[in-house]
Amino acid sequence: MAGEIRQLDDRKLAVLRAIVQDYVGTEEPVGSKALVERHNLGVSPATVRNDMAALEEEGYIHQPHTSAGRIPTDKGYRLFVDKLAEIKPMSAPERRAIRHFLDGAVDLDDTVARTVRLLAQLTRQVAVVQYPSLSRSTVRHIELVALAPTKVMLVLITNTGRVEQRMVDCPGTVGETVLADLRARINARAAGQRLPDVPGFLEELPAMFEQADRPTVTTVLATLFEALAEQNEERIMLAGTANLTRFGHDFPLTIQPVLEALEEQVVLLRLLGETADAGMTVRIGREIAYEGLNSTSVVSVGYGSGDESVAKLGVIGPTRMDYPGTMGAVRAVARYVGQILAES
Amino acid sequence: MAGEIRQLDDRKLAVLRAIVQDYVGTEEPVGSKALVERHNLGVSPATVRNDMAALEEEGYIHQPHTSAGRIPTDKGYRLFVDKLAEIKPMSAPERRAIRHFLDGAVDLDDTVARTVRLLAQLTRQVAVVQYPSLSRSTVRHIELVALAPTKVMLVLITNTGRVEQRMVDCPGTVGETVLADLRARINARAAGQRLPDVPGFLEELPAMFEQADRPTVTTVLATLFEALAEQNEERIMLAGTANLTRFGHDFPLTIQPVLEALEEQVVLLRLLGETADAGMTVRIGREIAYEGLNSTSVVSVGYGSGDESVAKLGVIGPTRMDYPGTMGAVRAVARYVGQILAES
DNA sequence: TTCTGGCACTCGTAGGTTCAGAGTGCCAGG
DNA sequence: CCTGGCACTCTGAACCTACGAGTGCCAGAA
Repeated sequence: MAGEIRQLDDRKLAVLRAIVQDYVGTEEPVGSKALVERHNLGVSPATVRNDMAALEEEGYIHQPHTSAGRIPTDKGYRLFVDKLAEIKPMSAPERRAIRHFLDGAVDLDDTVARTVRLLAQLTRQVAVVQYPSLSRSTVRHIELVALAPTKVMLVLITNTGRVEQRMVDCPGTVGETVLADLRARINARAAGQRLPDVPGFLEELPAMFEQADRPTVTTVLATLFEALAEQNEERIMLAGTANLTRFGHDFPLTIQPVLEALEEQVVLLRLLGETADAGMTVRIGREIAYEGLNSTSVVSVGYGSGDESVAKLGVIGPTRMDYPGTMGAVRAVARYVGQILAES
Repeated sequence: MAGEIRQLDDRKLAVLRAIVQDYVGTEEPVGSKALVERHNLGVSPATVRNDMAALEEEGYIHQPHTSAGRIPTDKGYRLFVDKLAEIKPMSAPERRAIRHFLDGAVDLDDTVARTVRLLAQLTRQVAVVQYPSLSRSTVRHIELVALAPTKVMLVLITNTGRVEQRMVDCPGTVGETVLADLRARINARAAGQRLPDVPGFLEELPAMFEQADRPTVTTVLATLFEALAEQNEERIMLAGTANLTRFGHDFPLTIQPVLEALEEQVVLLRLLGETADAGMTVRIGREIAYEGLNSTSVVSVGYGSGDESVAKLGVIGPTRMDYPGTMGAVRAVARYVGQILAES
């Protein structure tokens, strides 16, 4: 890869950068003459044409037809993102607006809802936000409530404000004292622990109860472990699908597979799941495993209440998107959500 | 209105019906000749043409251009739905499939999710399902959990399986015995009551506690009342947006306002809210108050765990939709969801 | 009175043709 | 190594034409 890039001198890279910028702006293939006019490259169109030929040779740009302008390829965008572009920071007023908008949230649902709408609006693309995941969260409190003689409701509250609840059908009648005892012992051991670690701390619990109560205890614990492990319950919120209409000219074809993909939570979860734990992840066109999204790009990043990322959020747009601006918006929003979560 | 209809004899109505059916099938303006061929009306094209002229005069159909076929107007669809069409019952295998699909649900979220997906798939349109609303539900249980000396978590469980939770910041330290007492008294009075009626049963509660505990009691009750009254918390689930691509030929124009409308929960809630309490509601084109949905039709119906409707569900599609089939699917799905809710 | 066959007419669409302009590749000279 | 010039290519817009589906109307039949 270093070899390939060495073959491209600075001017060629500048040409590629200019092509990407222009194409993102105009959505039309960009020719040598227009390039020289808009960016002061200090060389003639003919020179630029030579550079373009080289860039095409290397697979960074591509011509829809002979004698039309050039369009960046996925590989071209990749190079642009990796080497030629800088994340564009949000302006102070924008940052203030983000902060202000997110501050109004009243609970976790609201926070996520606001985040996803904000992100869609800022980027004018489709925004996706994953709820703070259970596996990265810690236990704030576990509650057991007797609803009927043999029915117990189990409520799990995490440090991110998420609440999961399960019904437990017990094998026999459950005494209130046993329940209180169990509740106290569970919380004493589990509070503050990360969810996946909790079962380890509760192993010896059944042994601490009377023989008669053990079936109940193990049943409750089984349900709890199930809730702790439940990865399927990962939830996602979506906004900005209306922005899909700005996607391309050849309509139903481009947009339909994307809409279908967006309906599949599984796909979205996997998409976000592939985000690197630290730093921003940008996947471009064919780099995306899911076929329906092959003509889109995904910009995603983790966010969390502390330093650690507890969930991911991101944006899905056409490969021809304003990468620096989108990345700036995604990063800024992720930061502020993190702060909000840490405060609450 | 009766007067207008009287002017249309049976054959004219048959012609209108045929036009609607053909247009829904082909999506293309339908002419007199094709009509006579496909439906055996027993008259010649010329006669049909005369009838069509009359129907157009009355505003039931309309010509895109001179010398193209006819297209039903909103008014035409309205007459079709009201007088000319019958709800098409689902076939036995279809009913079995619905039943089977919905039976697999594990909780309320899952039930709603399955319902909306099923509806979208059956009708090949956009489906909308409202969560069982709080105001129509009854209290199953109310739980109070001390999380910290001055922090109490309040959990409200309804008969429809819905769980709402709130944090309460109390003015002073809350004793465990007081909390247990309060919990017991609240449940004794509220269990089984409809949510809006609950405050009435709890009025004299503060007076039953020691002077010192009253601020805590009133604070908790205030939060509870708030949760009970929360109409904003109406939630909605959506599916089948990919079906929008089958809407019309002139693409971004038709689809964009619809996508925008679908993102506005408020719009959707109002849309469903306007559904009649009993029976199916069909709104066609301009009959819909919201501008972005002016070229769509909405078929909606209430569903509930007993005889009573606790929420609404429906389908949004192009005015040119298969009304009998859509209405049949919507009705069937609503019935089965109702049964599922009643069982759980 | 109501339906029918015939006929002239309208008009949108599909297909073909032309033309201008944008863009290219290449080459010879600075 | 860059540049201006030049011949070439090809798309897209504009225009035209012919076709055919569909209509409205009218005179005659039932």
